[in-house]
Amino acid sequence: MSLHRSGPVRSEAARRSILEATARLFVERGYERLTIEGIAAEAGVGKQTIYRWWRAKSAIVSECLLEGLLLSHRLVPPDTGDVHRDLVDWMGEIFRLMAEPSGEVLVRSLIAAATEDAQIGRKLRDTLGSSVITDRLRAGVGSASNLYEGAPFEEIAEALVGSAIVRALSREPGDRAAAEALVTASIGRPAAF
Amino acid sequence: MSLHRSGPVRSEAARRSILEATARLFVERGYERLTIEGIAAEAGVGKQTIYRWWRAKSAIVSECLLEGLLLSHRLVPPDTGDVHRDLVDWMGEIFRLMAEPSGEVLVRSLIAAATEDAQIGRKLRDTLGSSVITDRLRAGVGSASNLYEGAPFEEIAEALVGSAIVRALSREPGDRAAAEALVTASIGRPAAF
Amino acid sequence: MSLHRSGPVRSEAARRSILEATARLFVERGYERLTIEGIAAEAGVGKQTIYRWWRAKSAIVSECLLEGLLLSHRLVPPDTGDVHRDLVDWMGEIFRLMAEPSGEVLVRSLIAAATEDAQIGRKLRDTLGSSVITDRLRAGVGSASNLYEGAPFEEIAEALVGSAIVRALSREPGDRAAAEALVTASIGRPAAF
Amino acid sequence: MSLHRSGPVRSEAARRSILEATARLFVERGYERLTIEGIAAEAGVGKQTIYRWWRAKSAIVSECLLEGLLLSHRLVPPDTGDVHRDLVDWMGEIFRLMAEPSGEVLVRSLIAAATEDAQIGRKLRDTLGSSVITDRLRAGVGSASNLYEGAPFEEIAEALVGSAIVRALSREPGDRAAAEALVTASIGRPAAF
DNA sequence: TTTTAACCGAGACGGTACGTCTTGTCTTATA
DNA sequence: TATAAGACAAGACGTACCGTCTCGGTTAAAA
Repeated sequence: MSLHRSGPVRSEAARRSILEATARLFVERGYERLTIEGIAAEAGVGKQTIYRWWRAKSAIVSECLLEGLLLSHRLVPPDTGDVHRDLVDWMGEIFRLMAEPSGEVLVRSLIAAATEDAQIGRKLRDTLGSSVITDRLRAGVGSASNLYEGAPFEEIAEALVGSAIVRALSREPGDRAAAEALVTASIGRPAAF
Repeated sequence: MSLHRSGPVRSEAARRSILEATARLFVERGYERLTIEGIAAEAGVGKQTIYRWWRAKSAIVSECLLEGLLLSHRLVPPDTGDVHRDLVDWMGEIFRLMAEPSGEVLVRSLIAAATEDAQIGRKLRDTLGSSVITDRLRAGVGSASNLYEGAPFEEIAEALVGSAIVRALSREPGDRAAAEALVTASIGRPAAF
Repeated sequence: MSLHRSGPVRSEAARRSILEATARLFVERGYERLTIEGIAAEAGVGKQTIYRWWRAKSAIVSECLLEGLLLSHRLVPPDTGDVHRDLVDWMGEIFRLMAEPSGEVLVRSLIAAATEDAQIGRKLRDTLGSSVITDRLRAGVGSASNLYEGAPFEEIAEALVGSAIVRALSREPGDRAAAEALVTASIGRPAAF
Repeated sequence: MSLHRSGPVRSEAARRSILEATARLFVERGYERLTIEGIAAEAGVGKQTIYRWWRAKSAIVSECLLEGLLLSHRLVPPDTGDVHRDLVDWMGEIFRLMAEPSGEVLVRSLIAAATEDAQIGRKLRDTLGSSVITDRLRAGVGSASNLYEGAPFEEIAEALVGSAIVRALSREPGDRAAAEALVTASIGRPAAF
């Protein structure tokens, strides 16, 4: 007598195939023009296999994001010890991504997906920002006028991510100077040496 | 000899009817479940009349926004002379809107619409933020640590709007304390008395 | 290893429902005002189910005709042994059908359908005429001046059906006397007694 | 006091232009794909000008037919004195027309138009057949077994036209042999010399 | 000569139907 | 019992025409 139900178990191959197909089509066509049927065809999978395991296309995208299939992890800020410079480099990198057509579609599509699925919204906020940035900010206390003990680190991180999103939505991606200005607006001017 | 082409002229009645129907359905159902057919039916108008004048549903929503049919103008910050308090009140108002189910759908839907139409993105940024806020910030120079002469006012305003959008996407609308923290993160601490 | 493809099989219920709905609407409204959408609605079926199996509305009508859903089988000539009288009775019956408004619409609509689909044309010719009539003509050799051994039986049958169609198109259905004249024109005068 | 109304009179230029455009499009695309909008555009005319003078597209086609813009008058049987041969030549000519793709579309389209407009049906019957043929038949009394004094000349002509129409509908246009057989079926065998 | 009514072209309007696409569910045969 | 395949009811898409109505401009008979 067994505690296991009978029959085959979820196919990992199908799952991977679906996630990879989704990532491919998402990047290629954007979220709006991504369809369940298209994913099924691209993945060589029956539609039911998708519906069995995910409640909506946003959930598949969410899982892609979780698996790192959509946003590369190069979006982590560098750590040179100079917080202001690191953040400017990091925002600059984000703006550079958004300046390429494919990156622009990707980010915009992620925002679209986020409007349907809070988890994507949170993941987007966290991936682009939050925890990593918060730690860096905390470590930089004293190095800029707004980075004092007990400063609203979370909110500062949020404001930076938010700025990037607003730029994505208004299609004005910004450049290094904009990154500079935004970071200065967020953490204040660097402390004099 | 005339500068006018002959033939009937665009029906203002149909235009208004379409915009009003769109606003009604948008608030009621959100952007995703808003359909051209639904708008046509609600407005008592042929579909072709819509396609003749707008290239996509996002364009209709954009025009609604422009005509003030979607975001009430109560989202303008008060002016008590105390910039910090005014901004906190204003962000608090936005968070209050986003805490109601209908307001949450509205804002999220506007973001979804913005992912398809840059003009909506810009209008959203400007309506929620930019010019009005920028002016207020400029007037408040000296009243908070980040509001010095030549500070990046635009970027500060952008960061505030961006924060609200991030909150909308992650479904963590925030309360008065969050508003307080965000404003403090953006414009720094109020000047000492 | 199997010769069968997987997946569900064509729904016979849907097929019947579509054909019956088509027959009903065809008789009621005529071919021109018969629409795919109307058929789908009447049959309680999705439009795609129709388009999956038929290339045009004429093909559905054709299949209705094949299944005997449109022309009752009372249009078979009687067999009393007297070919001339039998043919007159049969043409009279056709004219009687065409004299009723609903029959008139039916026949005219079948002709309209035939202009779009050769198969309907052939079926119409055969159902109204050909094989059955040809046999009867062949059996009547010697009983009329044109019914000799090796006479063009096919062409005679065709001429009779053609006459009926011309009458339908010119809305002059004819009566028993016309039937008499036509039959006489086709097979010649009855043999003298 | 006058019986004449004021204002300009019907534009003959517009009328001709419409009829010619109709004839051109009818031949080119067939009756089904002929549209009022297409005619208006082709004729360089407002739609209202069409609707002012004709109740339906079938009426325009009918008028084209009347003006000889659709069926050339070469479809008149020759007159060599030998009725049987003349009729065979004439039917052969009709079959030859129907064997060309454009002629096939034309005839089939005329039948389609006739299903909507009795006048077209009658005109078709008369143009292809009736009066001219009837006269010829009457003149041929004695030259074939069915052409006796008081024979159903009208019905014979009708049967010939009907045969051609049946052939058009079943897309089996026939050749000279078929013409021979049909004529023989209709008027009987030529009298022995 | 002025008026005036009907003509003309253009084309916007409220509609209907088209044929296609996608959704989410259901069914079948296979593994 | 999970899978690939795919039929199904539903319904939105964007397009094509329908027949009506509304413009500004033109024309010819009536006043």
